[in-house]
Amino acid sequence: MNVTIKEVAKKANVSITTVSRVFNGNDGVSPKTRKRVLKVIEELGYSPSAMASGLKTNLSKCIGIAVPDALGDFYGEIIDGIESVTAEKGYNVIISLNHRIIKEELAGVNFFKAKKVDGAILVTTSGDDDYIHSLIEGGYNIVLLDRDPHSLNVDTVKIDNFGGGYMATEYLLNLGHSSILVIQGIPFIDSSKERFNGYKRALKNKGIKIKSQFVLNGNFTVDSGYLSVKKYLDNYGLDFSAIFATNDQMAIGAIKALNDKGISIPEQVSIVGFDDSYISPYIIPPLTTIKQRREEMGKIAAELLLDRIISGHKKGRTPRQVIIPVELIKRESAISLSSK
Amino acid sequence: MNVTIKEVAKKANVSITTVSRVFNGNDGVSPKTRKRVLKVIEELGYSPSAMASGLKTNLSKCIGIAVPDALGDFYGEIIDGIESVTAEKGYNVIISLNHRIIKEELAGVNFFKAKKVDGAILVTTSGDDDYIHSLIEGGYNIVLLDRDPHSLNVDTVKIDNFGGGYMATEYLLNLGHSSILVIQGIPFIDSSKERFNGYKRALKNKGIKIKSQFVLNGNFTVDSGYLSVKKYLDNYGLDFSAIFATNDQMAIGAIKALNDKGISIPEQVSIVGFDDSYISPYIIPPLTTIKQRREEMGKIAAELLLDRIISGHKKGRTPRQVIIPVELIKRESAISLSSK
DNA sequence: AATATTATAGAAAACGTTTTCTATAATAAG
DNA sequence: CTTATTATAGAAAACGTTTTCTATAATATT
Repeated sequence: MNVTIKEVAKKANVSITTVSRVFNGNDGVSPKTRKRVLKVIEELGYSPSAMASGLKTNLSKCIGIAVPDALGDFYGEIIDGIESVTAEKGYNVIISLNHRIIKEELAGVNFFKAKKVDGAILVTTSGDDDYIHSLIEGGYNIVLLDRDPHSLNVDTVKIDNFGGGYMATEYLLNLGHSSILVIQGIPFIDSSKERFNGYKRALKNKGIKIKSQFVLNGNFTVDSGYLSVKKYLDNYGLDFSAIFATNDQMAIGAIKALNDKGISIPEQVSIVGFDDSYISPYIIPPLTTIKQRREEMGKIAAELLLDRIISGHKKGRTPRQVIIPVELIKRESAISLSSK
Repeated sequence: MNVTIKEVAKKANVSITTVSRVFNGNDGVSPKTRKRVLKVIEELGYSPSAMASGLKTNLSKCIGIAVPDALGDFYGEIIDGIESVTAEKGYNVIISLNHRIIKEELAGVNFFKAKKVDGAILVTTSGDDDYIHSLIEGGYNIVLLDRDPHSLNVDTVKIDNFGGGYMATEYLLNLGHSSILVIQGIPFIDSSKERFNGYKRALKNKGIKIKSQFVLNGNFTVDSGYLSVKKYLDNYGLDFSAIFATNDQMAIGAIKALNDKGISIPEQVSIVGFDDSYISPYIIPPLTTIKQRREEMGKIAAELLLDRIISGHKKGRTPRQVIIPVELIKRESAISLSSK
């Protein structure tokens, strides 16, 4: 069904070698022949079988991306970023859900050993260090996204979670707030931990002691933000004037919980989120938050990975770690305490 | 670097034929030998090169999915659904952004002609009929998602957009509303058109004439919902009591616009959306909306596609069209007109 | 006991490329 | 004018599988 290199060769009256050379832009063929072959390629709509060439070159021209089970808008943007750079270099991206590639050995096999991908971008939690370590040892090209490399000898791109947490908290502090609730995400995810650390540091720098009851446990879902604040309110009442939610979704949940109790935002409670999700300008009140550039993250990760793939993975090359800066987006959900 | 079938054969003292037979569960090998080979496969961690076997079988064990440029949470769920069924059958999914596969011929070539995918799920607008037609003619396995097949001879899975639009409007009507604004999505996208048609039909069935100024033009973004309602309010003031937004994002934008003018929801204006996005229970007030099961959509699409691939695409087989029912989720953003 | 059948296994071809190695023709150098 | 060099091109091997075809051993049938 598909046209092969042989048919092109035949029609152009050359050997398949020549066709291959023409298609790949290699030299050893005269301008005249090249032109003729090019014409036939065009006419027949030839394009080489990725499998056949991959078999020879040992390159699939695909990279993998493994993302956590629940795809949110969060990952969509990352994938967007990745795809934009890979497409340019003729690479495709195969997507796999984390639990398949990490948890079940089977899929990891499918991914790497079957040579379906030349490398992969992993968005995993820090619990998967052993698996990743073995992948690196195996010579597979890996870049980690949105998590700490720990002691792993691997390229990483992440955003400045600590800085963002610090920035958010400092902003509330400068607004005059000192009783600031924090809603943590999933505690064993690095980004969550680091945002929380930013919070702690900011308080510490102002000489404010961290009240342990002020740290609520969420899991990055809207619902967890809602539930944790509701519970806090039930237990302690309104003994705080601000909330730092470690993502926007939980911030939205928190707003709902406050609203349910008739507490007005930002008049009675200021709130700042993290992520700058597409919805945050439109919630009521518009959410002050830390903006992270997810598409950029994807782009950079893809660039690091392709660089490693194309340059031939010199194992042991010193790992690169890029941290993407974040930005405070001031909207209306946080105001000065004195203006209450 | 990777272990090949040869090494397995050598270590197990059999021919590569036998190894192949064992791995693929074909007969022609005694239980004893099978066991021994299996053991070696395990020890060496062998898994066949997808490229080599694909070259022979002419199957890549990958399917493609082409989605519109901006990935939202919407597509994440679809991909989730697709992946859950493909993974089970040993297929991977390659993702491509629409403009690459459709608009630039180059990427389409990469996708299909290079034999990187055995079939694809296309989430496209209805403007791409010609391209899709040529793909079908070329014998490629295709299923269309979330759009009308028109005259195309192709499998399709979509949700009941018309029914949903009807349901939403009827609900508002039964609540006593008769002046109902509608916010359209991108007009040349089938799902938008159909939801709007549902609206029209519901009004017509009640004998209510459609006021042309009541139909606002959005483009499915939050911002377009916000802007169109804001503009309407500026021009005509509050001469309606309800809004049907053809997706949740525009509903959220609409709520913001109303809120900005001090109009309270649902007391002064009832509103119903479409999608049941994860955020809708948490916006204020919680959004009444039409729920569509996107993951289900992805699952079914994948099943249709794999069925076609595995059964060997008998070209010309009658196309199947599955329509997934929707459901009205009653929350707090729409109330009876009399309870005003 | 001879023959037909079946179970088990391997040899070799094939899939569509890339690449190395060789051969010829054209040009440059002496 | 011969010889060295370079440009151009093809033949053939190789990549790692699957599959067809053939061969032998084991068992069943007469």
